[in-house]
Amino acid sequence: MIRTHEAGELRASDAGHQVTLAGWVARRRDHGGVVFIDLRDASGVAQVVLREEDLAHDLRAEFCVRVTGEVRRRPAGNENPELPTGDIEVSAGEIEVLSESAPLPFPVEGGGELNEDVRLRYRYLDIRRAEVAHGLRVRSRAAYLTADVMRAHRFVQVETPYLTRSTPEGARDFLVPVRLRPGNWYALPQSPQLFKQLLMVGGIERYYQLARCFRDEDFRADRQPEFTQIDIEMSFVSREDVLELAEELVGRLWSEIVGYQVPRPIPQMTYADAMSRFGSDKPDLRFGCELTDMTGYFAETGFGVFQAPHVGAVVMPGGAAQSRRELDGWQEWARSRGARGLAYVLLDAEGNVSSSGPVARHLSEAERSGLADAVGARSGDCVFFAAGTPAAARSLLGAARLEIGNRCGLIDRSAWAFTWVVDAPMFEEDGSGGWTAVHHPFTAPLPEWADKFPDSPESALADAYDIVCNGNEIGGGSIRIHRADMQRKVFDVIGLSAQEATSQFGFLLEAFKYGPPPHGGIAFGWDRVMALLAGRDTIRDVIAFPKAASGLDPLTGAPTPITPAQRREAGIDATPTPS
RNA sequence: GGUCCUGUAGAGCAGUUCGGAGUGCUCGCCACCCUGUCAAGGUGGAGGUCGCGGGUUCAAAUCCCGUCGGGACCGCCA
Repeated sequence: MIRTHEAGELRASDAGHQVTLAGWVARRRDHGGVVFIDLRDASGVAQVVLREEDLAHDLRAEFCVRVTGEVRRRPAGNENPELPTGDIEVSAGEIEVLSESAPLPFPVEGGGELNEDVRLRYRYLDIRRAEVAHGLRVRSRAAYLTADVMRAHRFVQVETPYLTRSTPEGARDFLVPVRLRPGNWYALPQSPQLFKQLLMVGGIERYYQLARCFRDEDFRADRQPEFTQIDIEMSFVSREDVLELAEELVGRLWSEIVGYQVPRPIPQMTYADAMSRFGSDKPDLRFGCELTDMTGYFAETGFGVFQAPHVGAVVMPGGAAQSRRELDGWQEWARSRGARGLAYVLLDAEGNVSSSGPVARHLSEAERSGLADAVGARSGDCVFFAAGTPAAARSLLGAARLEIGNRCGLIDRSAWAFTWVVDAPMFEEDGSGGWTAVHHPFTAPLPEWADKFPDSPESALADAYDIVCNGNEIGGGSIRIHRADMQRKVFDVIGLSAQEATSQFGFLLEAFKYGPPPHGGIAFGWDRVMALLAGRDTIRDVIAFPKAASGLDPLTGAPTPITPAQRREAGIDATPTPS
């Protein structure tokens, strides 16, 4: 090593020692006769003092330097209690510039908001900044912790292929041309789902992997075209076994990284409860404001808008004080989400329904007088309503609830609220009279639905579970189907013929002929978990080299066009020869 | 595929509503001064295709149309 010590580890006990440090010039404070340099390396920062001006004169921010000198206690009164190394400084005898830095495109020190594209274009400088550096270190610690937990339970870590077969369901695949088979294409895996089930057939019994997944879909703040899952699959287990392992992992991560003891067991609610109480399959339980079902209350109403299959309500505490402009803003907000609007009534100081607003005058006296009690609202509150199909109304109110939580400051930003959401439907309507799998077609029904799901697919429930933290789905999984007859029935429900099933999933069905064990598993959205643990709003801050929201990488310029020669060689335009 | 926000000096912003000389702020950069700072301080200076193209106008950062980049959301993401 070209250094003897790391800057962030020096303490008063090192005083008197001659040390050599190597790192970057974080800050320079030039007083003429005396110059202070904050020398930063991966371990932290230490102050270097120079009295010979020529040593320091040409140093600039982010120069990479080596410093040799003596560690000394700072003069009395000059200690800096803000810094771990604040009791000492290094009196430089020699400074060597290992490499110079051009003027910076943005400040490395000092934090502050920056545009994403300039951060990504100079990602290596962004990584020097404390926020991203912290995020990457959190991520690394979490990976080690996960390995600890999984190894303690004798899980086998297996790497599955990145070059695999395109499957028609789910997200769009990223495709890779194959030079040796012109016109044929690999797909990058959307997840290792099928491979991990094959590993169970293979008798591995306990599998886990930090798996990179690829989906060619549009972006969100919490989505990247390539992302990471902690992928887990276990044989001979029931749902409870999977949940227990997942809770141990989550408990370990939260306790060791943010010092929070996750209460266990993590509470469970059914999907049906989550939708009716919170209007979401990933409820944020850091605050209340639960939805109220008002369908019965308005069963006889004369108000046309409320003559709907479902009427729901959510209360905005203190919302009656909103200006007309703000209330109109909610209508705009609702329309931007595809709703026709968001009906509301205001409660006056006496707790009575105010006659102002476009809805109140359509309600009968009886409807108005009992309303506050029916929705649990108090004087000064605003009550929002949505009417329509249960799904649409609840979805709108669920989104309104989150908006209320944010606008009214009801969310405790330091809180952690975990829940399992279990028993999701197996199927949903596909919009053209048929059914499609909510999760994936290998998800087993709950035991009580094992025989009857084909007869009432609209209400059949799956043995599936999602883990939710602060309104984020951080993981999900299910017990899988392991019997060919049941799998056949699921394919029947979703309209997949034997021929289609064979052509799409034939290799899995073939494998399941050879004594497949009962099995189930879970996968965590690792990037989102890391963002939560690192306290960041976007997963881009916990990914070393993320793509911008356009899918482009401002650092490398990828993706790029290819040359005609590359195009020919890759066989992109070739017609596949029948095999 | 759709909606919204945004683009002004190396960085972060104000100026755009209601057109009038690139007008300004903070940081950074360059030079000089300065012996105890830790966001050091002081003096002076440099730095601009107001994203790009077109239009309206005597006159456009500002208004209109188009386009590109960044961000958020809806759809999508088994």
